[in-house]
Amino acid sequence: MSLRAVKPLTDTRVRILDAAEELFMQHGFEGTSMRTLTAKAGVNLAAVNYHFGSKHALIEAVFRRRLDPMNAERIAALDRLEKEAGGGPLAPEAIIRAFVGPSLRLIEDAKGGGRNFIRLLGRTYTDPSKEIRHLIGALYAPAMERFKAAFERSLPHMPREELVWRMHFMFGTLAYTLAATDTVHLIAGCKPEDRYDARLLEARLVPFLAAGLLAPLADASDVKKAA
Amino acid sequence: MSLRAVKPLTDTRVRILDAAEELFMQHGFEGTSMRTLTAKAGVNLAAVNYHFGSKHALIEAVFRRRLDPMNAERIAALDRLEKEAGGGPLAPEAIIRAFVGPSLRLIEDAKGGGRNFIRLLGRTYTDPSKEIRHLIGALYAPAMERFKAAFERSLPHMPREELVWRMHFMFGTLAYTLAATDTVHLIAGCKPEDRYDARLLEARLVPFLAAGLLAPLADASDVKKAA
DNA sequence: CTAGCATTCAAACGTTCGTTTGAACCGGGT
DNA sequence: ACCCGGTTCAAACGAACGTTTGAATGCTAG
Repeated sequence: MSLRAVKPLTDTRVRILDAAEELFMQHGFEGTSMRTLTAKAGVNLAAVNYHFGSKHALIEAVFRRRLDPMNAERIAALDRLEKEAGGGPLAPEAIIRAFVGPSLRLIEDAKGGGRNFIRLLGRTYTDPSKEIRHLIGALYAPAMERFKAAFERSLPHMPREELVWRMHFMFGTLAYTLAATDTVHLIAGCKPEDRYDARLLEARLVPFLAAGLLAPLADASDVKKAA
Repeated sequence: MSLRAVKPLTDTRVRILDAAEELFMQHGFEGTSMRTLTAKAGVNLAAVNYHFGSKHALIEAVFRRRLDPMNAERIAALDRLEKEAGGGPLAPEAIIRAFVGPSLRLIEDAKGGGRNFIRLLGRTYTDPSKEIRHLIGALYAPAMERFKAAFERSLPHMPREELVWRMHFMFGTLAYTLAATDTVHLIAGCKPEDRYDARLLEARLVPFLAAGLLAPLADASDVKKAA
């Protein structure tokens, strides 16, 4: 799991990354062949192996290009909040907003490929391949630790274990919301265009997450008798 | 999208379905070849095409075998609740419990393959393939309509559109929780063994979902100004 | 016993996969 | 003018893919 810096982005590299991002989202990693990928990018078949080394390394590069800046943005938003609070505790809802904001905003970037990426990302948390999941986990780890610490300071009375679970649930809700945008319509009745409005999405999602995070704690006996 | 009844389960068919369930979970649909699948099942390579017709039809059969009974169980649980209530409204938390219970219980069935299936299912909601997602959607549709109606009766003052979104969020949280069990550990600190205790999982998940579902409604101006 | 049918089997079908090869191409520095 | 490192290219590599074939097998009804 090498976390080295990315190579300089030549024109060919960028075209490959853009095509990969879109095709991986539409057909998955294994469902996207190097031939269709290079054809879409308008480059030679051998270009991927020349510039990235292998298909797997290309997948890694696709995530690295977007995920590093996105998590940096999240951490920056959290830093800003803490500076404004001047050492005081943060509102849980504000922390949630700092986390979901940068990803939700990407779904409005249809032309730049951000929407493709964010849907690809939402799906990849549960990818069958161990290596892929480990890669995502490694890229997320720093931001995750940072937000966990912020929640702990914001909710000092919540048991650590309960907090971890509720973060897990919140993360899942976000991941699914991102991945399922425009895809599954298990429940009829959503206006499709609303799925691309980041602020509307945030206005619906954040209260849901905040309420879940702050749900009344089941008293100890409930958990004990279940175990 | 044919919704015909399943064929009788001969021994060979069952062995193929069991092997497929496990391998699809571990490596995905495209990552599982007919050769490794039939080898694991201990049957001839041609058996899948003989008994199911094609790989895609096998995938469909894998989901049909488990999903139909599971959704029937969900609906039965809801029927029972409504009978007990004698025409009165149901508690939202009870409806949630009727929905998540049957799926959570499957994660304790490690030997029978239920755990494999439920993790496979959780991931498949966001599968790249349109056909796969449509299949899942079709298999879920009857239960989904039933539960939507139950929530509408239980929460008569919630706007329909808001309810649809919150069901969407709840569904996503469940799907992710099922799929990510034992896989991603983005947030450190979960005791792994807790992930296989259905009652403990339910005791943690249901309060989170119920709180999210009942979150205070953002007043109309918030949504309007976002749009 | 045997005719008929469902099932199993080894082998091969044609296609597509990710990757590699070695030559061609191109620009800038000496 | 020359060469050279980086890049692109057409072509081919061996392997693996889902599926099909036609003969062999086992079982059951007449």
